[in-house]
Amino acid sequence: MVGQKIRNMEEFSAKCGVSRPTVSKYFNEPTSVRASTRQKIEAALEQYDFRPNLYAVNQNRRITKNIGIVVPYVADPFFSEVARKLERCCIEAGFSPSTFSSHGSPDHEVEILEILRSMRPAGVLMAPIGRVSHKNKLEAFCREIPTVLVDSNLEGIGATFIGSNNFQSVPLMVEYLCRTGEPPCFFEMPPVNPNANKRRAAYTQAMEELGHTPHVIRVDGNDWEFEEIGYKGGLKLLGKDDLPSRTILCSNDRLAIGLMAAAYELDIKVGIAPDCSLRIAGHDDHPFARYTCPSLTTISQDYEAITERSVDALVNLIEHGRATKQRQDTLYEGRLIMRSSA
Amino acid sequence: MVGQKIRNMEEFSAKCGVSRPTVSKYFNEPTSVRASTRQKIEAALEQYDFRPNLYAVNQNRRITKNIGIVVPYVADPFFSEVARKLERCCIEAGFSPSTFSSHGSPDHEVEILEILRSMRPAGVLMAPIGRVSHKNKLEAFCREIPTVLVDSNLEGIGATFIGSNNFQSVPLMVEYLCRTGEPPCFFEMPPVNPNANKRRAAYTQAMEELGHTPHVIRVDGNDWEFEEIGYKGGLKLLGKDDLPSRTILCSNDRLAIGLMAAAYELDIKVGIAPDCSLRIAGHDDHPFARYTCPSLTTISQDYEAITERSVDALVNLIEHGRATKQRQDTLYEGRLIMRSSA
DNA sequence: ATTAAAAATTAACGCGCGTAAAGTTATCGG
DNA sequence: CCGATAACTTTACGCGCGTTAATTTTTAAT
Repeated sequence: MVGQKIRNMEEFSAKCGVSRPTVSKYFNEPTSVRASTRQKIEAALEQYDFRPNLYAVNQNRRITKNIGIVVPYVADPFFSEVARKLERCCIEAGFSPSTFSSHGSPDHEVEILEILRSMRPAGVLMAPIGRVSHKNKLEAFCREIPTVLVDSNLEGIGATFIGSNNFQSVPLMVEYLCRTGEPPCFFEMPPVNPNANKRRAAYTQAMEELGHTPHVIRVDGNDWEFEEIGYKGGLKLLGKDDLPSRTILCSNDRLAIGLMAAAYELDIKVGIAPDCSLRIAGHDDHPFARYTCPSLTTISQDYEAITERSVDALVNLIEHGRATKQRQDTLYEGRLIMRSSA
Repeated sequence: MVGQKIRNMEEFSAKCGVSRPTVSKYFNEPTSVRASTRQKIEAALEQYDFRPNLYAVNQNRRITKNIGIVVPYVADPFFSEVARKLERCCIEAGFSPSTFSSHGSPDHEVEILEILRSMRPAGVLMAPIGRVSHKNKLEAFCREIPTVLVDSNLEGIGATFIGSNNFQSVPLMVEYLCRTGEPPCFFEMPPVNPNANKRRAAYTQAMEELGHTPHVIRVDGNDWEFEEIGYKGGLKLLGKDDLPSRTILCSNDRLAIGLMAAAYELDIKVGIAPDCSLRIAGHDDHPFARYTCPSLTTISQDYEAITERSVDALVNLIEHGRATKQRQDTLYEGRLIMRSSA
């Protein structure tokens, strides 16, 4: 970091004592040049902190080294964790991730796709908003750019899908709840994505298989303020006191967090302790689930595996062209996390 | 979206019946062309969804329309909200934001600066990690690129700073707590940024001015898992039962959330109701603070104002060069949010 | 030392667009 | 209707780097 400013690769290559095309080769793949010249270049890099102009580099490459990451709502810690892990995997694979949040708005989601298109990314990792996404636009985008769907599946869109197996995780929880107490009712909000639908279906199916009558309770609400939906719905629901069951399985943790706040306010003690009158369980193992009062029994998604597999799949797609098989989705199993709420 | 693919602005301008330089002008500033030609171009835009090549555009512009946004930890909903608001303001001001999270790592923070440098942004909005940030590198960066610091101040770095006035907000809370019950002790973790230090100092000062003896309790922990730090520290602290006060003011909400989980586990009832034996207050009005059990009394930062002012300041800096005055910082006042925990 | 292969150099073109200069057409007030 | 001006067209160059082809140098193997 001593020498004067370097304006471009031409100047830098002069300082190296190496020709510009060779320096260019180096930046594309450091191992593609002879060890002795690599040393020359890296020695110069120590002195002059030169970086190739991002825009000039990407203009001529037919395909960039960029990967777009889109999550539906980054203020949801679940997705910010997913985004973080995806970023890390992309960097390890030698790509440059750019992360975007749709902020729960389908219009914004489409705008992001427009921005992504102009970035000419090698591929995209996309956790779509879901039900209200503009599916035709997503589909058009996926036809143009290799895209792997994460977390939330949309039929026929994207090269493949990596997510959780709700038909394994939900029955796991249902069985646990039935084994340890009153069979649960299911607490949900209008489904924002296919996972929500699958969870309800999985609940109903699991209950019937165990010989119980399923009870689905749906509350209103239409944006990504899940806690508020759970809270307001919970106040109404618990106030009336005509619950079909004193065990409530929530469609997701954030809803459960809101519901627990409502129960607390109504002086209903939640948990598995003898003096409790209500059990509440969630799904997702939200980062804050262990700090609710009481701590939340839930299902942990293996998103370490999900994110790694997603990036793997995308890199494969990028480097080896279209997937050989047709849309081989991957579903990971959830783990039951037993805490004190159910 | 009917016609065939457009490869570049040349082809597109032909479809418009307008020359390429004029189309170029249009994309830089739509109002800079005559209404009749703007209509021609926009009519063509309806048919052929053309967007200028991002990389070619930015290669020749001495200054891009990009604004970099850096937050220390996007998994913290406080910062994801800040990032979201900053993004929106940038778009409204006609810039293209790119958001990055340092994920709590100073090394990663510096890497982001490297990436930003290669993006040649017009300016950067930076919420630094704080105490452990590599300050010399941040300073070098800020000398090169117009940068506004947000939320967390670092002396002498950046063109200006926009944040909250801890010396107003903390006394507000201290006075409230003293007025309504036992004077608070202060619960903190090793300070990650200057705000933490200022809050402690403000607490001490406010207590002394009210004629009370300040008590600062510090617990261990060194990353961004604040809830866990609060929880573990809380278990130890509340277990011993030698608290200097039954009112605890926490350095931030996330710490308070952890502490409340610990209290719950130890069967200590928190709140202002008659049967409660502990009051807990926080700072920041974390998005989940209203869903804790009990709901958390805290200080709400005016981050609507903070984010708007930050973008304003940066745009000013970009368009009118270096700030005329020297580093005129802006501090916004916090509001007391009274809920049921204290 | 000889030679074939590997790597580097030189020279040159093109990517898509910003931008400037010079010339042409459209617009508008009088 | 005319002149002044604003807006547009045409032409051309350059940004910084990827990339290719032809040539020269270096390396490693015989």
